[in-house]
Amino acid sequence: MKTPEPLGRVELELLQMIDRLQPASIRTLVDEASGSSGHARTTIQTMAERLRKKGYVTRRKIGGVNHYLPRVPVTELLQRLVGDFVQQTLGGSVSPFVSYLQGIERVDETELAELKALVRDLESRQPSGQSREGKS
Amino acid sequence: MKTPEPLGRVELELLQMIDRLQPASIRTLVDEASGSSGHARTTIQTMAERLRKKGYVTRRKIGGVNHYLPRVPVTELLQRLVGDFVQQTLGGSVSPFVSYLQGIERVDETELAELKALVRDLESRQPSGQSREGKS
DNA sequence: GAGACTTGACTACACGTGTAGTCTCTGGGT
DNA sequence: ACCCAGAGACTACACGTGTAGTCAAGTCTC
Repeated sequence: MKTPEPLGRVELELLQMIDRLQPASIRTLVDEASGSSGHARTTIQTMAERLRKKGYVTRRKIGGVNHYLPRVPVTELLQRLVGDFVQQTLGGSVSPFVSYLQGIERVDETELAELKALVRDLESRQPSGQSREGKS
Repeated sequence: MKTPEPLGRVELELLQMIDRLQPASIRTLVDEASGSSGHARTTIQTMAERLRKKGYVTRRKIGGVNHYLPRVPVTELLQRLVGDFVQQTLGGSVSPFVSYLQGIERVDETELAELKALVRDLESRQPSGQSREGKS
């Protein structure tokens, strides 16, 4: 299994932007980013190329100009990142996450619904009694 | 407002170890870490000092030897990190988190309980009411 | 087709983090 | 008092990431 290349903060942002705007030319990305980050064109370009080297995006020439597209579904990627985060930073426990949610004033309705569904699902899955052990 | 100093991966690990073993001498930390990471004594020491410079830990001499202790409750810190992560990486959405949880085989019972409590809490806090997603 | 403008490739550099070596100091044992 | 082991301070260096400049190549406009 190929160890997935790590992503920097800005790289990830850009990747998500590419996902949102795909297929996106550098121009598009620069324009989009200009409001928020204001990175130079060459910076965006460097990042995009790095993402390409790392295998996260491809590019295709459209009308003589390169357009970038994600090579992996970003939702999947995010899930992986969550997993990494939970393992690495939280040591596998989700409690801090729960505490965090507890701390916000308001959670989006849709997300709350997801959460509810999750709990239901998790509950039905665990007859709450057996201690099944066995981690990788 | 103090912009909190960022923490590297290993730094955070060490901080958590210090929290667990407080007050911990370098020696203790090295021993503890030796099994897993096998960092050199000086590496641990450098990290510990960096944590100190960043304000995350203090040290106190006990029996002629420095012992490190956290200066901030690590649980709080973790919560902050979760917040940062959610904002920065997930763009404020917790859905990926939910998907992630959905994907694990088994969630610790205690944590599931927390999750349940959370949902109840969140629900009561937000009137909204009738989003009966019917996925029975 | 020439000049203007856009895009692309390559190069550079600073900063944080992970990693550790070396030299100094100090407390304990004999 | 002396020497040694362990602890502390300081220094060094590689690598990834963020940032961008420069120069070359391609494209568009007249």
